[in-house]
Amino acid sequence: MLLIQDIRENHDALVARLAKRGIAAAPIFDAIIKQDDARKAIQKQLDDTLSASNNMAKQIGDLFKAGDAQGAQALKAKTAALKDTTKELQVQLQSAVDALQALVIELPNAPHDSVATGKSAADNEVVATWGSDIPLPKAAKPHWELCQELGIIDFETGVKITGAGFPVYVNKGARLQRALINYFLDYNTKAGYTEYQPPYFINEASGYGTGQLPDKEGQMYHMTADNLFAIPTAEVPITNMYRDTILKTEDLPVKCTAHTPCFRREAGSYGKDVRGLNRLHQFDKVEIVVIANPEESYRLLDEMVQHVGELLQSLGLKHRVLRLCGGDMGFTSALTYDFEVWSAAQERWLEVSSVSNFETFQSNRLKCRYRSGKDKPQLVHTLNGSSLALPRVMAALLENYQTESGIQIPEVLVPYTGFSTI
RNA sequence: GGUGAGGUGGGUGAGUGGCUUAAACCAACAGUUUGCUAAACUGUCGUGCGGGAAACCGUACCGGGGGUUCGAAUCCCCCCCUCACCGCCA
Repeated sequence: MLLIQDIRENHDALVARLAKRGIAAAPIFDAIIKQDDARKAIQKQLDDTLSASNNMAKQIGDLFKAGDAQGAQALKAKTAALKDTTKELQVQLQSAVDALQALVIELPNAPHDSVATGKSAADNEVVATWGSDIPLPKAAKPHWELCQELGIIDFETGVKITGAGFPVYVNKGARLQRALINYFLDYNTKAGYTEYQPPYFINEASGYGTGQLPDKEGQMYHMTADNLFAIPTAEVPITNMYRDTILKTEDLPVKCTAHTPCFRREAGSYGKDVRGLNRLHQFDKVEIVVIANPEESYRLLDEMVQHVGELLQSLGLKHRVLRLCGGDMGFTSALTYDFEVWSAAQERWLEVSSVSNFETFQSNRLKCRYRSGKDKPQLVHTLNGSSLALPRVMAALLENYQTESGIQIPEVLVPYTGFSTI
């Protein structure tokens, strides 16, 4: 959520930033400021009324103690009017707050200065490319065919026991996935990220904290018997560890990494996008989350981008880095870099990581703050990224490293897999 | 799942309707004292919202949500969580 204080103080700059998403924010800002003024006026009236009530209650108490029951009773009679006013003002305040909230919640995060104006993926900027095409055998196949022939991922059995989008990894497929997870986690912890194994289900409060609720409820699997939600990404439990928290400046930056399965209903997806490993209801991901002092959040974002890029390079995968344009960025992000690996046999780019700075957009809702010395608490900046999403990395590895004599495993993984070909 | 006991500031913990603007202690921070350390003493020591140039003032918050009352940390109802014992269980 954008900060109302920011909307008041940096009105024009924010309007310019939001224009990159194609949003004309000025009239919305005006409405917000007007509504906030109304809210303040009601708040003031309510506080004054409560103050009068409190004083009167105190006087009644004093009269009783002094033995003046009659005076107390007389004063009591006067409290009814104040009570009515209080009740009415409380209702008014609540609806003013709700109306304000409804306006603010509609606004996405304001894009960073470096973000290009644009409407869709076509306007994203390629900021880096790495690697070259690996010569493929004549009869190169997409990964779903390779998986079936080699017997390493069984989509049909997944359908039988659960449904589409829940593959079963078998044998060397399972082992390769486990190897990748361990390799990614080791790589992250070596870079100073603390490893976590968070819960895979979250409660409602956590859903609100990271913004899945109330709007994107339909994207998550919901266990109604216990009112818990299956996590769509490790970002949710990890970031929520810091909900309602005041950190010390010296605690920052907080750097976390976690491997979790991710559960997504993906309602409405169809076609070639969902073929094979491209889009699943359950998949594994290793995530990195950073909680930063606002002064250094963009330096840390660069660091994370560097980190993920080197991870892909160590696997020898051809990839490119995109700076997303205003229109293609997620609702909560101020600046996002996407990493896409080249899927040789499908001849398309597959997103394997998305690294973002949310500035205070998430922390405002999470109430995650930091305090330097005796200053008032300030909101932190939150950042996160994948390092990496497993299925698409797996797809790229299988497709790019297929040879006449099987799939060649990149050298860095061999200590983890225990085999060098599939 | 059953029964019982609990949930109060960064921590320990008092507080059964008004004398609580939540005691006291510990921790923390600042200062005084000191050759250094330690100790002692003094002071500061929550968060949100609103008002104010500021000092400061008002208001809300004692697990969460309702209710009773002129007045609730305190009484009532619902929910959540923790602990103990029992049951079940990898």
